[in-house]
Amino acid sequence: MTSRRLTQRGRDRRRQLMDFAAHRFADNGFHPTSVAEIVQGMGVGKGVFYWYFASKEELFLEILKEAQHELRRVQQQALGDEPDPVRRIELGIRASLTWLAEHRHLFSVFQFAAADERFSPAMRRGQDVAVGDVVRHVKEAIVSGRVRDTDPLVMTHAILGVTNNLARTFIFERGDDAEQVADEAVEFCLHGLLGLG
Amino acid sequence: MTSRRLTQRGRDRRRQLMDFAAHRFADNGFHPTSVAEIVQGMGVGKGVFYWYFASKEELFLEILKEAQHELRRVQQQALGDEPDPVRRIELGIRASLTWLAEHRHLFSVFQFAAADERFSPAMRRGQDVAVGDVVRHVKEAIVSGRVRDTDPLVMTHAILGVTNNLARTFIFERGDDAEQVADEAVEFCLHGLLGLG
DNA sequence: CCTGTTCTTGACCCTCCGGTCAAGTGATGC
DNA sequence: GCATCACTTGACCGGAGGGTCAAGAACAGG
Repeated sequence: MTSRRLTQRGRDRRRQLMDFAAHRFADNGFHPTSVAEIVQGMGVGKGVFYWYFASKEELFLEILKEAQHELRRVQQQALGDEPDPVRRIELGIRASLTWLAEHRHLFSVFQFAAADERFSPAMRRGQDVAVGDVVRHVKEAIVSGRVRDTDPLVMTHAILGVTNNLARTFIFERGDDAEQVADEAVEFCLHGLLGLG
Repeated sequence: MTSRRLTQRGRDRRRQLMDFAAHRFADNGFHPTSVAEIVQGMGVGKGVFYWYFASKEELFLEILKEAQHELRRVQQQALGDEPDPVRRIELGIRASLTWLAEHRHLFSVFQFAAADERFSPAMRRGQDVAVGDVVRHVKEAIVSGRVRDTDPLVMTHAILGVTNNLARTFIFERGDDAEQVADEAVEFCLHGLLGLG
């Protein structure tokens, strides 16, 4: 149930369930992962699941929300008080890729959430926050004259597209080093194909 | 069943089923869309479905394969015999976005296919073909000195990331004009944030 | 100890779903 | 008109999966 009073023991169980389930979801997707599978994998009875979560859906949403929140926290922390907006964008890209590399299963969770009608609203909400963060830096960079004057929203989504796709392809599927991928992502976002680097 | 002998009437039914199912899949996803729902929506008995397809999974794969094939056909056709590799990349982006705008439901199908473990291999295969097409132009562009010398595979995935994400955000969710989005996608891919356009 | 609360169990329920099949119907060709 | 093949029907099956619940175990606090 939502907001149940939990002891330390309870909070630990809840954590275990969320972590374990997140990995199963990442491997199989939401629908193919059954509650029975989750509780069996943890070696507990089914009642445990429904003691901590109202439904499978709620559990997924909790995992999603927490992951989004955590990613944003890491991004914000990476920015520090960097004054240069272009550099802030770069730092955000780097922080995101590093975090995603360390939490690949949560990247998968994002993918599923984005695809599934049931979760896309929640996904969108988090995405909008991220867009809001980046778009602010882009606007500032345009004002400062460092970036050419084009629709900042387009630029932001282009940056996120590059970041996500490079993460998926090179970090996930090929297992490349996050730092290196980050270098290339930043390079492309700043200069495109033709720029002189 | 696979490769059954079909009359014209049969081929029409098959088309109808694929089109209708593609829209349902796009709206609800693969798992939540039941066979019963599909045949009810078409006003036919369940046997019709299994006369034309061995399973729900096969149907989905057929839809996916056909969509990938069609998209590629349109891309290739758009290139014509354009000699400039950079211009070829641009034409490919434009053709893709135009086609995606006209077949939004198939874009959704791609999203689901990419997320679902069951279909990601098929999805990957099509993706690899697309990557192969683009990477050839990028390499050629580098040789010709028009594009800076960086890993062509990275550039290709960056381009595809921009294209996909802008399509999803602006064409899909906001319903913007494909041509205009294409202009911006091309602009970003060529010059990034800092380039002078 | 005793009592109330937190947590755990696992059998059970019910619905839904992918897939089958025997029995038709409608064309097509001879 | 008859045989054949292409197609259609819809009741039915087996099983899986989300969720419930009555009964208990573990752990407070007094």
